Amino acid sequence: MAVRMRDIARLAGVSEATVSLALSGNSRVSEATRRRVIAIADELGYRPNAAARSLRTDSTRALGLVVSDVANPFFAELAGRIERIAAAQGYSVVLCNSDEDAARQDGYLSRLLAGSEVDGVMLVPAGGMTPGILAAGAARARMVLLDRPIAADGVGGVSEWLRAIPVVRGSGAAALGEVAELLIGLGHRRIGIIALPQTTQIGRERHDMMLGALTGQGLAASAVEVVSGDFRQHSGELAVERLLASPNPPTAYVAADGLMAIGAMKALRRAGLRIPRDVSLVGYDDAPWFDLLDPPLTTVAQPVVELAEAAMRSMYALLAGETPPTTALTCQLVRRSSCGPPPDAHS
Amino acid sequence: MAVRMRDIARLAGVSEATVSLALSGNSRVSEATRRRVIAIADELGYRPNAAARSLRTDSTRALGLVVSDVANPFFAELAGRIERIAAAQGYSVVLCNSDEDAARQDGYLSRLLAGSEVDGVMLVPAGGMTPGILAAGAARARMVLLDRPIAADGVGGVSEWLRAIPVVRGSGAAALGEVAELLIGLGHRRIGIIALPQTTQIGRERHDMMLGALTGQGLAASAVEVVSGDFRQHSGELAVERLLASPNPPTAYVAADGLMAIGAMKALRRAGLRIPRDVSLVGYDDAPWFDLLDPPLTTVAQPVVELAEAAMRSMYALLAGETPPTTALTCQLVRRSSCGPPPDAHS
DNA sequence: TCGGCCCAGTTAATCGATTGAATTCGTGTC
DNA sequence: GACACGAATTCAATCGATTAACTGGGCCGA
Repeated sequence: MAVRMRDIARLAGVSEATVSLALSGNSRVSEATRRRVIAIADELGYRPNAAARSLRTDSTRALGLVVSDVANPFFAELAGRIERIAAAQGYSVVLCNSDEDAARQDGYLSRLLAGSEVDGVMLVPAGGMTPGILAAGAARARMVLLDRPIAADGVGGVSEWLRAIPVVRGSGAAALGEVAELLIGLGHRRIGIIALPQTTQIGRERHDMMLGALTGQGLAASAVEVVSGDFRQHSGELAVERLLASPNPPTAYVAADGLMAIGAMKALRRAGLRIPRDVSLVGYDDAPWFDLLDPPLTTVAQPVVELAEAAMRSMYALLAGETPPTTALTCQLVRRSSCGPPPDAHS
Repeated sequence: MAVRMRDIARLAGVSEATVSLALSGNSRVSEATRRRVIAIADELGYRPNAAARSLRTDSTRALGLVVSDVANPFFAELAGRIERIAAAQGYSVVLCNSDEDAARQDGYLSRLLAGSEVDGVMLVPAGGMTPGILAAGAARARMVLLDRPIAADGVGGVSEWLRAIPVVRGSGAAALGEVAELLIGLGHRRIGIIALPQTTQIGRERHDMMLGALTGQGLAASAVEVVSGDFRQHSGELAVERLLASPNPPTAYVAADGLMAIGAMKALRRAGLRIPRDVSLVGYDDAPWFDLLDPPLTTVAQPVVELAEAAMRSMYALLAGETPPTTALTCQLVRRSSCGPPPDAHS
């Protein structure tokens, strides 16, 4: 079917070994032979058989990317950036959607790593520690965690390598501080948080950060209401409905994720509330069209390009046998017009 | 490193061949042996080595997906859907971003197919016929075209297999007819089209459809101004700027692509025009957040889920040696509020 | 009792590229 | 003239799973 090394060897009048050596630039072949071999190879349009090469060299030049959902604009952009960087180095990217489901995630990990489909995996962990991650770690798989760290609690002897897994993520502390300052400065005293699942490390962390920022500005913790969603748009809608149902609903809402922010916006609008006149809203993540929303959404933007670069840098380091550090890149608060003073301030 | 068949064989006290047979459910092994082998296999967490299996069976259980950009919401959703369907059948998806660049696309095709990295490719062609597609066809690669057909002009003897390549796409004719009816019904008499590159078959086609729909409603062809973009948001902005610069700018705009519609919206707003009061805008493709835009965007929505399903159905048929037909799924006009009467109708 | 047959399993070749060890050949040296 | 040496190339084993062809043994019928 396809062109094999044997065909080139035959045409060039040399052995397969020589062809291989020539193509790989090994100095054991003469310059003349190399040139002849290469000429024939690309005249025939030779492409090495990926499976054979992988089998022999135990390296696939492919990387796995497990995200919770590529349709989430944040992960879509991240995936695109990562693919481009990987392609530039000759790596393929195998895309996987875990749908925030730990079992599916583990299935992918096992398929990709245990079956040696890829040389390494970049994982957006769905939830905390799972058997699959544990197994991958035990097998000393090359893995970098994206966007979310995972807690090491309860897992005994593994913590050493767990700590060695590089994490690449945005750090929202500063931006979240600005959010608190902004909202409290505008006069909001009851704030609703549409949080991530509190079963995840990132969920608890972002929640604590937010709460810390608000109380740090002098707000009582009791003035903050929290409802957790699950990263999906619909859960953002539900969360807002729950918050609105409280006897004294918040006047400002902060979503911990881009899609949930969209959902929150939908629910608020459906409830007849106008943003920012009646309520204020702050989102997370950013997209080119966020400023075309009604109203343009104030949001905590993650540095996606840098995140992708850092992730690939870590991956390369891992492949080179190094132990890359964890990376946290600071997020920026993008001020648009979805925040204003609370309605009581009008009256 | 990983568990190999040999390890299972040793523990089970049988040959590797028996293990392979047992695991594949071949009837040449006794029920008792099969059970023992399977038990040991999953106790050890055995995963077949993908490279070895591919090499031997000449099938990778992986599919290539070449899109122009996953960050485009339409392709992101398509990619996600496709991945999910593929995963359910045990197929991996290798993601590639061509960036609408024919050379990059051909590079991917060659890598994926000639190197037998994948069993088949689903391609959103960037432009028309290219050497890479030609080569893939000559090598009788399994390929399905997504979203866009390619013209067969100028390519001699290849047209037979070219015609046999299944294309899975949305058909916007009916919806575009409704768009024409809507805009002309509202009173618009000067319409701007933000078209796709006219070098692509899909670009010319969508353009002709749009123009045909408008003239079919009695509009003079001279009343329609066309500026081509390149699928990207920025080109949508430029196109609108160009159209606005004309002595008598259109009162309604139709974008042939989702991202360009976003760009158009930005440019219109930047020009101080309000939608739909001053100008009307119709987009292409849809996303969950299109109705949160300011104003909610009227658009021609492609049936993404069905597109993904049809694409995978075609791929499976191809893998089974069949010759699936081309599929065209009808798009729906989603009426929201970005269209209104032209401003002259006010005065 | 012997040949044929089937069942359960094994042997060994194979897929295509890589690479350490072996080989060939020409040249230089004593 | 024998030998060592290095450069260029070839040999052959290897990666792990699959499968056609073969083997051994139990059973049946003649």
